[in-house]
Amino acid sequence: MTKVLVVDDEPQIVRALRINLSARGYEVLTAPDGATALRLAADGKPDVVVLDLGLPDMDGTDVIAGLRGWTTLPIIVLSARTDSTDKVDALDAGADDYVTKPFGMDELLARLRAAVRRSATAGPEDEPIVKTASFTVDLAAKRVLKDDVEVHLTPTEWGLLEVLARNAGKLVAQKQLLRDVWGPAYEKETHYLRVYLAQLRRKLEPEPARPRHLLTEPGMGYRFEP
Amino acid sequence: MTKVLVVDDEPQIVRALRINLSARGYEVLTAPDGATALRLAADGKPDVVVLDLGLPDMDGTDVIAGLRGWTTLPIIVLSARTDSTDKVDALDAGADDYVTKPFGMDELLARLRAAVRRSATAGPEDEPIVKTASFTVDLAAKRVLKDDVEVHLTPTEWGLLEVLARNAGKLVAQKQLLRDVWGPAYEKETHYLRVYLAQLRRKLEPEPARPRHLLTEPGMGYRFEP
DNA sequence: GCGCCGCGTGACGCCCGCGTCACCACAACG
DNA sequence: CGTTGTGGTGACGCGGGCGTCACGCGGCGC
Repeated sequence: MTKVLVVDDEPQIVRALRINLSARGYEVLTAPDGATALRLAADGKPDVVVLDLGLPDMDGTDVIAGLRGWTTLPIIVLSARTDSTDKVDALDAGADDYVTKPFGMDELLARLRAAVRRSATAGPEDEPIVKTASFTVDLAAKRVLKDDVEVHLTPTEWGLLEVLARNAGKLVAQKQLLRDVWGPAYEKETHYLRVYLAQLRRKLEPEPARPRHLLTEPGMGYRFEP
Repeated sequence: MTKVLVVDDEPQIVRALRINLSARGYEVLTAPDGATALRLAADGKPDVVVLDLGLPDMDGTDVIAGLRGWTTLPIIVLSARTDSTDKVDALDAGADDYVTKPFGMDELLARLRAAVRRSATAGPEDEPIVKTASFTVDLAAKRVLKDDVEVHLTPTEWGLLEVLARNAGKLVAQKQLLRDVWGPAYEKETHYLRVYLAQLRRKLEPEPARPRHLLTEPGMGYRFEP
């Protein structure tokens, strides 16, 4: 999920953005001033920042500079100032885009999408690979290798393994697995899990009868152990 | 030196931009229509495109889509239309920024600097040539060689192969292929994929019946294996 | 005007992934 | 010892996804 940090001291703006963004599946962090913004940007690891220039505690360009000191994540500036020197200053300070208030929500969302898309294709992608002693799961390529040979998985098998691998080491409840792989209407079909876990073990575990990586937690769920 | 491609059919705009840009050390290419723009973008290797939406020969979003088919270079849209749906359409088509006419020259220059700065930090792009044991795909030249002879591909075939080759080794979902090649409205037409994958295999695979490089992952998508 | 080529569509057979069922293992409990 | 509930395994039928061929249409060039 894309995480957006909204920095603004006007509650109604924050509220409007929070509603619109979370309705579209974004995760929203908010900060009412520059200091909080800088702290949250470091802690919360947002994917993009929406920044109002008129903050109570510090100048907007200083916030931009503070961010640009250590990250290149996209910054969209929001401002009531239509003066072109303000725009130039903000953009040259390192902002990616500049939207003047009052702004159209759909335009802002489109610019947000553009900024996120850009940074997604630009940035070096992380290494989504989970390894165990006997097999390797490549989340990005949707591929599983066992002894350097590709193991063919069906869509359902892969969906199941993917959820477990993305939560490696953690216990995943049966309900969550069923919801993520089959859909919310199948939360009670625990039998599916037994069948497909068995198939995964047969394909991946060295001793399917004594699983070492795809573990059952009786009555609770399953755990992927790297 | 940074190279800017200016696409506009109004001579006075082109002239104003040329003067201002070259005075600031930019190299300037110009195109009066969409077709010329697409050709120049491929030939001239500009670092950034400034694109007027009101072109005589084709729709602006089609120009954006034509560029985005093979490159991620920054596109700044220039338009007299202030309607927010125009902005949203252009940005979602792949534009990086949207400036409404009349515009302040210094603001445009600042947005230009921001776009260039961003793409500079994005890092050098990788090798646009993908090789397999039996054929070679040159993404930049849009050519395919098999046994050192060029294989003629239709536009649709090429579009399909291009998406797969750019994600070499990774599984590409059917939806994504359909969206990238035919458009978002065709996400369900999986039959297209079967037909055109068969054609690609017939032209490129040594044994079309036993594909080694254009692999099907049943129910999930396709994978290009170098 | 004619022919060619690229594109989308329809029909058809094959096969495999899916869900279901029956059965067994095992542990907990009275 | 029987009952109950949870988990694992093998077998099986069905539907849908896949590949393939053939055809009609429209555009473009000769």
